[in-house]
Amino acid sequence: MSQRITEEYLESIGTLEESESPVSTTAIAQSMGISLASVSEMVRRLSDKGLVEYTPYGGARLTDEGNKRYIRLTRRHRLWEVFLNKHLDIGWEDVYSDACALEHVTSDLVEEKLAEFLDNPDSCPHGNPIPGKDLKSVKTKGMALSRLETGQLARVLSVVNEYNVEFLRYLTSVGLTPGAIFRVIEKSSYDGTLTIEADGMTRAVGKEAATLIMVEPINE
Amino acid sequence: MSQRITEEYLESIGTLEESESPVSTTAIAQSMGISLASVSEMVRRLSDKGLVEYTPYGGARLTDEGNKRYIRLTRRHRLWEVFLNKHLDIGWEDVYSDACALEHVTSDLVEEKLAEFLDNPDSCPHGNPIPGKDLKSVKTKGMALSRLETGQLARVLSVVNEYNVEFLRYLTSVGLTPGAIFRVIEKSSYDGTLTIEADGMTRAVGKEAATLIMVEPINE
DNA sequence: TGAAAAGTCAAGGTATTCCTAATAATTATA
DNA sequence: TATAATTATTAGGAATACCTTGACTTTTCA
Ligand SMILES: [Mn+2]
Ligand SMILES: [Mn+2]
Ligand SMILES: [Mn+2]
Ligand SMILES: [Mn+2]
Repeated sequence: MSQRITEEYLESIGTLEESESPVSTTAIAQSMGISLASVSEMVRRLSDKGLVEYTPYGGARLTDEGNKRYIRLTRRHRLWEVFLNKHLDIGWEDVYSDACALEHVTSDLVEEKLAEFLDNPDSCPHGNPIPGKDLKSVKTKGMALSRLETGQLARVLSVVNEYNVEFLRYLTSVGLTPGAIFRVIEKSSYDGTLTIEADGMTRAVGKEAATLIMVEPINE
Repeated sequence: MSQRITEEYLESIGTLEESESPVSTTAIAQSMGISLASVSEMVRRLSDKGLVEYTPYGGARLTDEGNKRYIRLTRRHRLWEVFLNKHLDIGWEDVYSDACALEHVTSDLVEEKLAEFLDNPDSCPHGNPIPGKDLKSVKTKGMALSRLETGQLARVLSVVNEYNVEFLRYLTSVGLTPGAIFRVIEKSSYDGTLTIEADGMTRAVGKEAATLIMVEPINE
């Protein structure tokens, strides 16, 4: 089993586990754009290698070893994102795919030196936390924008969906980038659509989108 | 045919062509550590894809398209080497292998931004030229150290064998790094071994090693 | 509780990349 | 120039990672 393929599976499973665990093979197949049969086969192999725990009909879950590898990948991914964004001046909308390739060819040495060079940042351009050298799992802080009530003032902490270029472009256009402060002007009780004010401009944010934006309420 | 594998072949063939062209399948097999049969097969496929020109029993040679790809890889490789060496503070002995992996996952955008970030350097830490955006082929300047005569003062321009960590460490230890100035104290007429003086120290350099070091004579 | 939905798994295939062993072509040598 | 040595190619096979199809099992929920 090639390292690259193994890592793509770990990445997919690990990410999916963040919203629900264990992860069904169907979910993996969907997220990876691969057939169910292939995933079934590969998950079994990952299980043989001790990287995932797998019970038929019960889904897959990373073992400690698998999780460690997943966290290391996440660390490398986000360090590269910071480099691409801050030093190479590539927009936060576009850093994901390059980082996703670079992470797989990053040696321990480069990881360490890169972290030092970047001054050990603790979050990526999307606001998500960068695991430390200890590879302890870290969680995204905050609550979903969709759960805020009318009138609430809040700050954007992070964006969950890092790879959707269109979505990130949209967020940039409405001023909802990490660090931005905004107020909920109105929350539709009908379909949950929010009207927010950021940067002096009033914008609508759909409910779907609002669940992918993590925020921190500010008490006035 | 996977991009990664294709690129490793292009790299190997391109590098070998710098000393003799066309390149025999044996030479490729040796340089890549792969069986002769595999190379025969792969070279044929590269030929089908229009990347190499291949005549059975006659060896292989990159086509214009293959050469362009090879030069682009070289450019990316050496840009990464500069980054790793200058910014991440990784020794020139150790940058090769990381760069060799990074080069294959470098997008056009990253290549361009990286070059800008590095201020468009024109040579790698080993002194070898970095091709420009135009992908015109560039040649290493200078002559082999082994061809100098007794008494000659000279400057090290570059080292051909970038991936041999042991060799590079040895060069560091004898002070023969790019830019270093030295004098040939004696050249053995028996086996070509040279005695040189660099940094106030006198050292012996074997003939083999001396053919891999490119230098520029300094007239006094 | 019984049918629909979700998930598994085996069979049979393709493409890629590598291998060893056998064979063929070329080159060197006596 | 015939033969030996070297070099290169082909034949045949293994492993990996994917695929489709279809039969089967388990779970869900009306
Ligand atoms: Mn990736
Ligand atoms: Mn990110
Ligand atoms: Mn390479
Ligand atoms: Mn170099």
